[in-house]
Amino acid sequence: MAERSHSLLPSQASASLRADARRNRALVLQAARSAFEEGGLGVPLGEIARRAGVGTGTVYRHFPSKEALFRAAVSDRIVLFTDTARELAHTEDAGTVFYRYLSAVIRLTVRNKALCDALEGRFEPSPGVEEAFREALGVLLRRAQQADAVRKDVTIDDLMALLMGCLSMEQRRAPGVPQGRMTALACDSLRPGRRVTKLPAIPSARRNETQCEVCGGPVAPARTGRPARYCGAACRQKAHRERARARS
Amino acid sequence: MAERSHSLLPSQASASLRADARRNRALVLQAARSAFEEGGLGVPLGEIARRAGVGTGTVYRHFPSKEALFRAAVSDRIVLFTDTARELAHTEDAGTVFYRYLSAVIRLTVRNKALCDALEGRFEPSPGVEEAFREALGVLLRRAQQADAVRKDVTIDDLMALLMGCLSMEQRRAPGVPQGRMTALACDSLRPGRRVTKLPAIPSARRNETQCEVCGGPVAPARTGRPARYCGAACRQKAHRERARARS
DNA sequence: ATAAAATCGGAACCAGCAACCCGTTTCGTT
DNA sequence: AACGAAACGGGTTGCTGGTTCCGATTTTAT
Repeated sequence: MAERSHSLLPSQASASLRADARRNRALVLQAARSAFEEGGLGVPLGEIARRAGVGTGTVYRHFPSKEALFRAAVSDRIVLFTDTARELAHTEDAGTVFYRYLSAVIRLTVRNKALCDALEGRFEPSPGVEEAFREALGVLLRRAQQADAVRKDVTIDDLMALLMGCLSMEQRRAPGVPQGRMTALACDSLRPGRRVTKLPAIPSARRNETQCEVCGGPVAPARTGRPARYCGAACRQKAHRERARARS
Repeated sequence: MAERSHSLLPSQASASLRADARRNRALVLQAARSAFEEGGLGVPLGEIARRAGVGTGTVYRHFPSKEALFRAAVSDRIVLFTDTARELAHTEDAGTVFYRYLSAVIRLTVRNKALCDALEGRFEPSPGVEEAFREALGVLLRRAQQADAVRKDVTIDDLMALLMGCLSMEQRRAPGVPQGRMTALACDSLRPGRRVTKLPAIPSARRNETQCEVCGGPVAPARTGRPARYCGAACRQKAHRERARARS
């Protein structure tokens, strides 16, 4: 059987591809992006091929499955979100940055059914892409909490759930209601201040457990007097690198 | 062609049905309820027939389509919600009642995929059923606002969207997070108090427009000195009836 | 008991769609 | 220009799931 590369890295792939193949690959990816944006994971593959002006066989030459195509079409957006969050982690005014970032992510995602399907977990995204986003968002959250702009009892899990809730709300808001109204409403629940309801606590194993400052995951109980701050060596090193970068 | 009744009214249907037909109808409906509850609108019809111990043809004898079956299986739950809301509209302590009702609806709906599909509008419910629910919920909302338990700038549209957002959030909450945590978080955004963000206003045609006290719909500008309170004669009469019922 | 009518069951039908295959076309090289 | 390899396209296959059809069966009325 002929060797198929199926590489997701465009630069690498385009180097060794025949001219027409390179062109068609770009056409397919472009068509997939716009089609998935409008119709989500549900658009038939034939529709994408039609839009790209190629046969379905050509699509399968470049991407081993519909899911792989979807991943390729959508993951760069999430990576962009992640990169933006990482940059914003070194700015002043953590509170403002946090809320602005959250609103922007929601605004950009709502009108993109593909992103909705991805963030709402309706398919398995490229390994690591979603985790990286979650991690970067967690950093923004923790900084905003330290700046007293977000209530302290909210976890990154809560925030991810709230994000999906906002997507759901904005998607189904009544006609005439402005974009962002539901997000603003939900964001109010994140702000610190007089609380009437106490958040139902996270029970048992997860109670009293500190969260890793980088990834938000569970931190093993400290063996020394000083409490541990990271879930492992990888996150500790990452935090050190980020601090070094912030200083420069 | 033989006359098929396809009636959705059980009492009426059961009167004229043959004994085995009546029994099978109940079996199908029961199986549909539990199957849809677990798998939402997505469960295949054959699965329901299998659970009921009948053939697919029998299902189609009683319900003209899968959607009709879904409606029949799910609408009584929504009607129950509506009835409960109507009863609660005559109790003291509108604030507490409002939040408790909201939480209960969400709690009961989250574990019922069929209800989720219905409330999130993934299919066309029986005409009027959803409107009635919305209407009844609107009454509770307005009473809670008058009792200063809910911020005044929230509309029934906002609330319906928030409800769906809560469903989405509770469904996708991280493992270990207790049921209701996300709802509590979202409810905090409804409470009055110091606000940092101003809700994006609903523009143009709908601004400055009062809401009907019964259905929450738009009220025509008052022609007399006294402002109009209802969107039409139907809602005015309904309000009168409800007041009379409350007095008795 | 018997026959007509209603009902039952599930095989058959149909549509949509992902994935595959192979005869044909195009490209890059010699 | 000619040749071989790579790429193309769309017809084909397999599967899932909603809907229909009809011979077999059960119920009810006489």
